[in-house]
Amino acid sequence: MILEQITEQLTETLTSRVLTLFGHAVDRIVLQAPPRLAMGDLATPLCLELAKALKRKPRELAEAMVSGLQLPMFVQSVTVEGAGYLNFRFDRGAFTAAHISNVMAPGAATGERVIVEHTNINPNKAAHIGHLRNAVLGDTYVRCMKWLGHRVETQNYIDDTGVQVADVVVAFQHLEPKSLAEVRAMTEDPSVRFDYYCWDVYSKMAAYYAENPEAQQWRRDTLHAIEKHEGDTFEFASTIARAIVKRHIATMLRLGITYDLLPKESDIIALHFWDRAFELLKSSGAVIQETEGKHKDCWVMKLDESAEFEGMNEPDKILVRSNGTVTYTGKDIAYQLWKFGLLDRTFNFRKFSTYDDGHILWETTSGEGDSNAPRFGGAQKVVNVIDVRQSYLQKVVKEGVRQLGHAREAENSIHYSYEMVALTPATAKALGIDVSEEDSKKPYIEMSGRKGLGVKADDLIDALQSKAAESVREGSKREGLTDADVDQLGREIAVAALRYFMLKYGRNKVIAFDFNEALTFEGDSGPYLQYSTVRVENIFRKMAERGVESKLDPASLDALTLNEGLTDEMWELVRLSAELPSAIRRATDALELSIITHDLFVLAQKFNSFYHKYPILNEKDPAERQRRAVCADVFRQTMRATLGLLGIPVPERM
RNA sequence: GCGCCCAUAGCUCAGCUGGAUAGAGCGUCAGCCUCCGGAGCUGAAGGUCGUAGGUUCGAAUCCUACUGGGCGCACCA
Repeated sequence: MILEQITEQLTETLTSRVLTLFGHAVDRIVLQAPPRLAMGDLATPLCLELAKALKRKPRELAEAMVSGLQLPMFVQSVTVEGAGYLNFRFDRGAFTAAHISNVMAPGAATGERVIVEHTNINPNKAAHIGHLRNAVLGDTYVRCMKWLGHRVETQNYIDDTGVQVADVVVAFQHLEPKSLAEVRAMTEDPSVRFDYYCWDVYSKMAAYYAENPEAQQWRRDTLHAIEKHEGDTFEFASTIARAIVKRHIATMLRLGITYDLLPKESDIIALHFWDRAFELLKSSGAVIQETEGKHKDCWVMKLDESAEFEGMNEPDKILVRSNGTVTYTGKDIAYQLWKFGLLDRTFNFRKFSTYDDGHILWETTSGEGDSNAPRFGGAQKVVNVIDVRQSYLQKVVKEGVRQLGHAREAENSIHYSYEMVALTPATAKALGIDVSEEDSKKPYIEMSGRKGLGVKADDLIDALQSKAAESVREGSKREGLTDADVDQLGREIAVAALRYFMLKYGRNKVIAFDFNEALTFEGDSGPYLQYSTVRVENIFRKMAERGVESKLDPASLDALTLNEGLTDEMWELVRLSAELPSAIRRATDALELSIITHDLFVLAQKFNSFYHKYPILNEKDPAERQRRAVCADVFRQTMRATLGLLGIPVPERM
């Protein structure tokens, strides 16, 4: 916050000075921390850029800029260094005193309504680690956006009438027949892990289709029956979908991931969202019916003239099949329009469940709604967290919104794309999966629900949890810990390890999943951040226990005292802490949350180094102890707040 | 074939809109617990930033071509 203010003021000052001195207008000024602390706290290569335009030597320009330059508050000095950089140094004490009461202060409310859609797992099988990447990215993004002051609504779309659910229905009706009552009993039996059970059922069904292609008629009939509510097929599908969605919600809750609303595809159909969207698309000419060629009788969106789709063999996208049924993309356009409040109708809502903290999870319904439901939808910005492989579909959705004349909403339709989580051949073999000779040469193997190939989310969390609990038991400081405490710690550490693992890679990197890497609690990991935080909390706890004066009340902070003795190591903790808010802004703008984990890791490293070098509890000089304690406190506050944004809990001890 | 993405230390990755001497983690080697908790700290070794051109005062970063790998290009989602 304070750093952002300084940067803003310096930008203004420098811009106007360049204008008055040289009559030159600059449109942006790069101000960043120089590579080494000795070079100062902020620097700009401004004069190097100016040199060319003004045909003068950079250092000469720099000298002219510097003399008599009015410096903002907290900036103590400016020097010319290197080839002509302007380097600014802060008043460390004053900055620290101002920062400590302002660490990670949340942004003011912006009033902007943002819908974030994430998770979106087909409700026909257990969640796997690829789904975890999606949910962790989405949830962390939501937490950051809320911190920045936006009003965020989290939606988890349920495709309860799609092919994948239909295939499980087909399996229960044909492959290993079970009555609706039997299936329902299974979903209510706590000893059955229904999502795991369906994982196998689904892959068996897929294998059966491969062997018996004629069986695909079952799928078509089932899809039709679901859509038309014929017999008990719709009941079958919704029973299965509902039971599995509950499992997914429970799995994600283990990681602290929650939702506000579950929009269901069946309701989009029942409430005729598509029919309305279709009318709009037809009347605007965005879709037309082909009368010849291979798309004869289909309604398609013509995209061959759009620059976005240039060069594609077959850019046109079919929204309505020749048999009159709607594709997923068609429904998705209708859903997207609703999210922006551009469809002249809405869902009804009812409670799905209530989280322990009282937060209500709502679902859509085409039946009677709850009049107490909040108003969902109608956002200014919509962010869809979806795998990069669906980029084309997301572009079509965006284009559909644009062709209906909603240019601004199209621009604010953001596809938060990320690469898949794949398995290394070694991991796949370790899971007992048959790996073909060809596949074992690849760097990684794509997971496939169809083939039943993947690591289930709950299995990974279980493995992390038991490994973490084991480490706690082996730890030296576990006296007085009950079994319940150990379990609790194991859970918290597992969450940290997993969420950090999913966030630390850039979103365009394929994660080739490796158990050893995911299970690491050392070095660049979530537990390292937790451990560092537990350490700093311990210091303050012990100070309180032993009655050591820590003098942290703002009134007693003396900027000069601080300034005199703040070493580079101490100052670096403060400055890195002050840089985090802008890092979070950059991270959300670029949809690159790894920036946050990286910066936080660097900060924790600095702290651990500081920790070993500067004891606090045993420091006899009160002024020196206070300086150290202030820096430790800055770190403590930063970690508490930022780990919260990452969804990583801070344990009592480890 | 067309489009998107990836290529940086032995391995896994950072490197923010082009800026100062390219950095971490893991692994390897050498050290550090009578001292706030060793899931930690200190140090060492380890690099032609895939290749070749180009733009620029300045390129891992931007442009072009190429090489290797991945993913898309359904009347599936």
